Amino acid sequence: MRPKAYLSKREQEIMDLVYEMGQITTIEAMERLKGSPSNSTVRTLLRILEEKGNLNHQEVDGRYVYRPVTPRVTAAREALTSVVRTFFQGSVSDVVAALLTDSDTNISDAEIERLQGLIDSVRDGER
Amino acid sequence: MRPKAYLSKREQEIMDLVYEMGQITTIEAMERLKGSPSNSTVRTLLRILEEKGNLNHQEVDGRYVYRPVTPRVTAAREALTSVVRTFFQGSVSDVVAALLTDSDTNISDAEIERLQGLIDSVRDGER
DNA sequence: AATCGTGTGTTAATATTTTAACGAGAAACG
DNA sequence: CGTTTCTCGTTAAAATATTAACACACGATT
Repeated sequence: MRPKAYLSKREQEIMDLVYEMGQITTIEAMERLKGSPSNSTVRTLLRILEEKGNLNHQEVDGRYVYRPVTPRVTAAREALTSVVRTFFQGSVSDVVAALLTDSDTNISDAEIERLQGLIDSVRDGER
Repeated sequence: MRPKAYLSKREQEIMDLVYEMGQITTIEAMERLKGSPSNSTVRTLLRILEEKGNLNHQEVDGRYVYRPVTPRVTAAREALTSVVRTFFQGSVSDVVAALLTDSDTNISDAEIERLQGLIDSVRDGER
């Protein structure tokens, strides 16, 4: 079964956690979800997400460890594309501008060099 | 009342449309929402979003035109920050790499120059 | 002025989501 | 060994989201 695209709020919240952490256990999810839901509640949600095809689990030391079915890279591309379309009318440079302008983001020298390299390779590739 | 952060699926769907289009009428929303909901249904949703503080409306030619309460720029920054954290572990250069690598994205010469300018100004600004 | 078309407000049924109580099995502990 | 303590599976109540029927207002039309 392929993963469902539209998820409920709680489901979305959990998937975000899973992608952020790479994998998740019931207890980890429980601790991070808002409103401190019960252990039982969280397990139900994880199982539902597995039924919907978004997660699968593996038993490790008697506990279930859940992982996303859709690889992070794929999900990342989809999420990013969606944000670019919805909020930036598809303009890549607007997005980069927002990223670099945001006062919260701290960019190291190494990162700047990497960005420069990326731009150079696009330049080279295009002509 | 300040806008709610976590919205239901339908509400999220509508907010995305609103940000994509800048503003929206009942009929426009109706036409674009999946599953062709009734006019009545869409109006109810818009009203709920207004009650929750996410939208407000203005009457134009006898029709309600809904606009987001949170300005697009603000919502954009929030959405972007969220994606960067969730899927890219906060790495700005990873995000830019994803943007530039994606085969779908077509980047003009002007865009490249703009990106170059952005990088230069970060360089200058930081030392 | 009666009627029609197009908009809204109100209200309520239905569907889905969210929550968690309860029970069962396995390992850890005394 | 019984008991405590984890885990998970099952089930169902409660809350919320989703949908749309119905009624009313207003301007245009005949």
